[in-house]
Amino acid sequence: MKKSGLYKGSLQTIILKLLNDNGRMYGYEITQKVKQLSSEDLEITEGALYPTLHKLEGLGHLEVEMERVDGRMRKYYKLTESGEKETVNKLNELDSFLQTMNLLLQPKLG
Amino acid sequence: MKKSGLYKGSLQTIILKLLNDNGRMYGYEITQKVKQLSSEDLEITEGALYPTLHKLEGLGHLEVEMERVDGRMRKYYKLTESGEKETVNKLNELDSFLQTMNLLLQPKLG
DNA sequence: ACACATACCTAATTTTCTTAGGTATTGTAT
DNA sequence: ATACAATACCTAAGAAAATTAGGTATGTGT
Repeated sequence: MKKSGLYKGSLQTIILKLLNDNGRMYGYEITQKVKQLSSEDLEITEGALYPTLHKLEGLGHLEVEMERVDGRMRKYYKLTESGEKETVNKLNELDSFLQTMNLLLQPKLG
Repeated sequence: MKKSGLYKGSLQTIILKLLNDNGRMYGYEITQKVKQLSSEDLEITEGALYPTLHKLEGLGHLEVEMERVDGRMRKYYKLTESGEKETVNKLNELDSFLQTMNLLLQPKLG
């Protein structure tokens, strides 16, 4: 994703949340959306994105629809029911992570 | 550390911040402090901790002092000058990570 | 003709963590 | 006395998740 190192482990959460918000997206679209939403700060690499999409699909969290648009193939992904549950789980985990990091880094912050 | 996966990449930041706040700590003390500060939520494993301490030392960010206390050896670590700079860097990276995650997960949050 | 954006993909390597051990001393309960 | 927990250090094998560095192919602009 990006050099900061702290984005590790957050890719699944980001993907699930984007699909939850936008209903249906294809891989390349996700990379662009992340770039745009983060003000060019975060660029997820395709080497990380595609294997993660395949993994989430393998886990039954995503459904695929192939579609030909302007002569190019797109693989649209959307959340399954278990994917929606997983999204909630991941967002809760993120929330709990943020709280814990706050506890740890609060003393003498700065 | 913990199953959520989001802690990946944050261990160095946590260690540096604790040393920054407490001046001098030894490995086992760090594990206990993290446990205590996080209300037993986060337990960093020794298999992750010690290699990370050795790495930070190798990078010149930490200094070591051996000390015998109650018949047991302790390796006290403290920040070097470059370690203090690195602490600032890591905390800035974390801050920027949090901001980016906010941008990404804000839309339709819930 | 050439470069760039779109759109998908994988394989090798690296980083970081977990799991599962190992050594040794001290404190506590039976 | 013996055993077990806590203290205190450590490493090695493997897994997970990313980076790096490629590959294929079509469409668009110059």
